Amino acid sequence: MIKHDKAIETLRLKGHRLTPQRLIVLSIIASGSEASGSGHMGVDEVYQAAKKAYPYMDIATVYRTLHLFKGLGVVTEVAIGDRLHFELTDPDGHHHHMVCRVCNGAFNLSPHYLAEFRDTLNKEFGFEPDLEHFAVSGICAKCQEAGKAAQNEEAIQN
Amino acid sequence: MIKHDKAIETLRLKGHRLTPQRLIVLSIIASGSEASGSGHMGVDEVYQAAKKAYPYMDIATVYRTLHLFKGLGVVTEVAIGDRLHFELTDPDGHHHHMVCRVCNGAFNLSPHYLAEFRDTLNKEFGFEPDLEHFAVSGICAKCQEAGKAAQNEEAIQN
DNA sequence: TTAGTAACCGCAAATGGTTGCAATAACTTT
DNA sequence: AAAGTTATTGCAACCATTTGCGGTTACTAA
Repeated sequence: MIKHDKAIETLRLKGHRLTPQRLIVLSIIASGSEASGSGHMGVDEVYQAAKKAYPYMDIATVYRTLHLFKGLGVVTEVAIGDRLHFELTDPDGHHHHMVCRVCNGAFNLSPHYLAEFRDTLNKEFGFEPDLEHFAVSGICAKCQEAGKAAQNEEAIQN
Repeated sequence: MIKHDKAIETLRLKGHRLTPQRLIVLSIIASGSEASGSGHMGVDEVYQAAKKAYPYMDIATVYRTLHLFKGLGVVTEVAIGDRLHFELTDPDGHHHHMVCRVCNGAFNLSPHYLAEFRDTLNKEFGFEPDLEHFAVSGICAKCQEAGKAAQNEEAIQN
């Protein structure tokens, strides 16, 4: 609940209003970040939970609230596949994400790996990044194994 | 026109059909990559040009064609702001992009800068990357200067 | 504690992008 | 050159997300 309170204070300090909708969304992502192992929640996940607490909750309000929180640094946006996910911002240093384009799984990555980037990703996690535009999507170790048989002549690039 | 022909051959070799729609889209992004300085075209830009050449052209076909080309490595997808842009794949080595989140301008970046990443970005291009999730969005030199006065108390993060 | 003001909300419509489906047309085989 | 096969198209419906707007509500100041 420490993060939770700090987030509320951040809202106040910045002159934003403390509406029930915002408090609901905040507590949902806070609890969601604890509950699920992954730490991040899909927008609709948040929306459904919010509607239980307050039936008039609108999906547009959820989006606006999440974007506000993101701008305040309270929440971090993660793109899983083509959907947006959100989680409480990691207070002790940001971590980055590797997203597998096959299983859409997301893996955390400490910032100090940035330098040795590609090599370390490969050795340490079995993750093969395709560095186009520096977006860290790729294929995770599990999916690389799973798709080895069919990949002899079916390679996508040439 | 060299790239253009190679792309057509790639289509044939992979067993894809050579439809007029595909040829139109291909020639449009090929010419677009030459014409505009930036090198990449927005989807609607491609669509509008394609409709002139073939009025029945559908936006869905444009998307499907561009994604096919992308899968074949003929075309490279670039996310400019929140819109998708496409360009002919650079044959002599890929280059990456820095996208300014203020002016949405896109800047090319050679792959060998990846190692010294942050430092070099700063010194060489005046580009300040915010490395969340390894997406290379940030603020370009021009927009950094433009927004200096208003930024004393308006800082986004706390 | 009440009144005033602007931020905020719910709604509905719009946007960029994707997908299912029946009709069409590019390639193959003859 | 004609017929068959199946990828591809155009259309329309759909999806996730954003936005305009008029009414509502949290905060401010009296």
